[in-house]
Amino acid sequence: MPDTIRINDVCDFEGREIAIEGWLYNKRTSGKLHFLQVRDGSGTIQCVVFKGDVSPEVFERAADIGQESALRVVGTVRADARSPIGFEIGVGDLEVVHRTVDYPITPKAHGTAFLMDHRHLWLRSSRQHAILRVRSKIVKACRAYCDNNGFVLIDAPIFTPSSCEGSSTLFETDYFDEQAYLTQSGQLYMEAAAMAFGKVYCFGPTFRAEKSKTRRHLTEFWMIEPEVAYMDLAGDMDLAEDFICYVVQQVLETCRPTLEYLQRDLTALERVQKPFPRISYSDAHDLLKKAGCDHTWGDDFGAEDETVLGNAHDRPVIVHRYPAACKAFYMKGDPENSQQALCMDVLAPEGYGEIVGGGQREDDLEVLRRKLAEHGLDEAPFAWYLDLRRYGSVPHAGFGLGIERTVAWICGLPHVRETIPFPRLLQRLYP
RNA sequence: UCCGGCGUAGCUCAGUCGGCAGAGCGAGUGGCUGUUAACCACUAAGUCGUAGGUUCGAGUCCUACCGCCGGAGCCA
Repeated sequence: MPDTIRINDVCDFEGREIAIEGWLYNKRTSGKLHFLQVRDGSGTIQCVVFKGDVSPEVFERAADIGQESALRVVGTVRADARSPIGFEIGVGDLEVVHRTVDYPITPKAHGTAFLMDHRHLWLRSSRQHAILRVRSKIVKACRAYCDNNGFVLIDAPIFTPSSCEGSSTLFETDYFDEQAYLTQSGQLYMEAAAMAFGKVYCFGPTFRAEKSKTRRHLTEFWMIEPEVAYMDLAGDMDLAEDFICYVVQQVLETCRPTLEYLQRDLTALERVQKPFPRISYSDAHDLLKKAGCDHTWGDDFGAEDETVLGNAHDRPVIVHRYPAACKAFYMKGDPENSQQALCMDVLAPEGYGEIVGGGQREDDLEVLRRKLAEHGLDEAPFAWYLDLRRYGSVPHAGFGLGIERTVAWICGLPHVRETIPFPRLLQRLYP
């Protein structure tokens, strides 16, 4: 019985008899030949069944199988210049593990709605395969950056008793006799952890019940959120910049052929180098006015505004010191201008918009209590959070990076729905 | 929630001025020893989103509703 190998290792087995276990991606026949395109998750290879090489039963079996039939192929690896990967398999035997009939996703064009309804099968298509492999590498790089720089992974809870963002965007759930919500951010818990470990991060899903129907929004998305004690806004911007450069560099090192398959412009990614331009909110406002945008000082930036700001630079741009009024209660006020918060967003280039939001947190107990009141929030659920300002409060800062927007940007995709295996959208809970 | 677009074969779509329901792909059958989303021939496949209306006659015109897509608003 020959060894079973993975298709991406096939170059090490030239001239040898091997087996592969996979699925039929496509098939062409030509009289006494069947060309089976077989994928096994690691790659795709053409398996050639020649009538003269196999038993009549095997030849008939090969004729009878449909797309996505599960197969065990035994054959000999041979080099062939006509193959895109340089090798093909001359089939000696073929076992049909499962015979598939009428696979819905045929090799021709399909619409988005149909593909999303068949997301569980769409994952097998080469483009989706490529995107999710890049996602996997991006997540690995995010974790590696933190792990290599002294951060401790601290998992934040998913059930939370209170909001840290706007209460209108919370998913409510019944928690025995209490009301609970699905987390919008692990940040408040990371602040507690940063006071215990100094440098921490969490990585997990977050939930926002926003009725947003855009190419940038999911109701369930993944964030990585570092938080560091004794760090100020400047340090936070340095951290975000270093973090993003590392992630992009890792992806360029490990996913270059995959990105090329996705037809990503790699020169745009190669320009992602320190330092990123840093502009204040007020400067960004002036830039928008000069570009002819209708932006009012004090308002947050819209999607179009973010695109204009991003397109004005050839790499991610950091916008800092937004008006305090349009930011969350925990943002520390700028001592030099009480109207501004010590916060920052990183906007990705090429119209991908905000991928990072963060800043320095308010560390004074009385100021924080006042801000809670100003935001109309009840103090009781935040009692534990206020404790952090009673016992060894220090300046601290952090940020959250949205994984899906980062994947969309790095892969050059038009919509975040393809960046996550099973997207949750305003109108989609299945599959 | 608002604005715009689209719902016709399993999929992607065409369907003119209101007059017999169409193509490609996929599926099935047959052919071909080198195909690369193979090709050639033939076959089967339809509640034209739903309900109502106008008309001799509606896929086509009108009204309402449903669903989807895009955008806006919203949104660290």
